[in-house]
Amino acid sequence: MSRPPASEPTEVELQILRILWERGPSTARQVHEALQAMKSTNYSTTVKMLGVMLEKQLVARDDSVRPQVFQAAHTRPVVQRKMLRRMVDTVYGGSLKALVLQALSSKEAESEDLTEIRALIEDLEAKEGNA
Amino acid sequence: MSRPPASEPTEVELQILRILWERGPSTARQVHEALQAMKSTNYSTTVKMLGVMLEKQLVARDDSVRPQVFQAAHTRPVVQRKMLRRMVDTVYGGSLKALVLQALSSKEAESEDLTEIRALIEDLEAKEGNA
DNA sequence: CAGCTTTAGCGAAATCCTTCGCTACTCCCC
DNA sequence: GGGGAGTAGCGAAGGATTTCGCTAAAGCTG
Repeated sequence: MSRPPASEPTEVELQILRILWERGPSTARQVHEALQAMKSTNYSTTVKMLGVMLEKQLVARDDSVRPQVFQAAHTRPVVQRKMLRRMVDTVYGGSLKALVLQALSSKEAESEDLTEIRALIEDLEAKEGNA
Repeated sequence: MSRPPASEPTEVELQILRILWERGPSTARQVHEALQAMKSTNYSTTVKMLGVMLEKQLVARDDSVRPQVFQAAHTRPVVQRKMLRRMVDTVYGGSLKALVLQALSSKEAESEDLTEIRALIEDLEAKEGNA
């Protein structure tokens, strides 16, 4: 039977999506080889996963070429946003601000990053102000 | 057999942790009642979950009182940070900045939030500058 | 086109998460 | 101390995810 379409990607699914986002459209073999860098599973497993992901519509498949070529069904930002929202809801009680504040106050916020973020905020505030 | 200690909390585990963070130390019964607000599962299930979470050391149990009292093993910020880090690694390729920039550019970033965030950045930059 | 390599896919096993039924234990009240 | 109510826990079922073996199909090479 088929699966709930477009549910949240699971762990392994996310690993595969990252590969597809980075490499672009790829054959099962190529995905599998990239996957080896992270884990050592069988080629069969990769193929099966791609099949499952196709059912879930997490990836699309081009059958007009041989071997078949897979690509992510949604762009990285789209998936990121969806997962971020979920994180905000389940872990930060729905407060995006809480998440950002915590992210910024963690050690790894570099000063160049901060500058860039501040610039973005000024941009956004400017827009808000004119609205 | 025992379970991998202190792995990431799963969905239901997170719901329970949220209850414990909000209510403070609680009996199984109290956790169960709070849980009912979100889902309707059996009391047995709640008890079992607390047992599993104890094995995973996600919660601690005080056996010196009757009924036993559970509390979260780690504070909310600690768990949040861990999950955020994981999210950054698996979804944002390790770039905290990428996550924050995306969070800020999503619609729900309110202007008051922005002000507050900007204040934090100025704080941080001040500290960096003196280092 | 025969045979070898690569690719595609199915079905089942292994693992994890979530659920609950059933049993035993503790507590309290009469 | 006996009996009912609430509490604790085990073991197993059900569902989802991840794994792979085995088979079949497609493509390549001589």
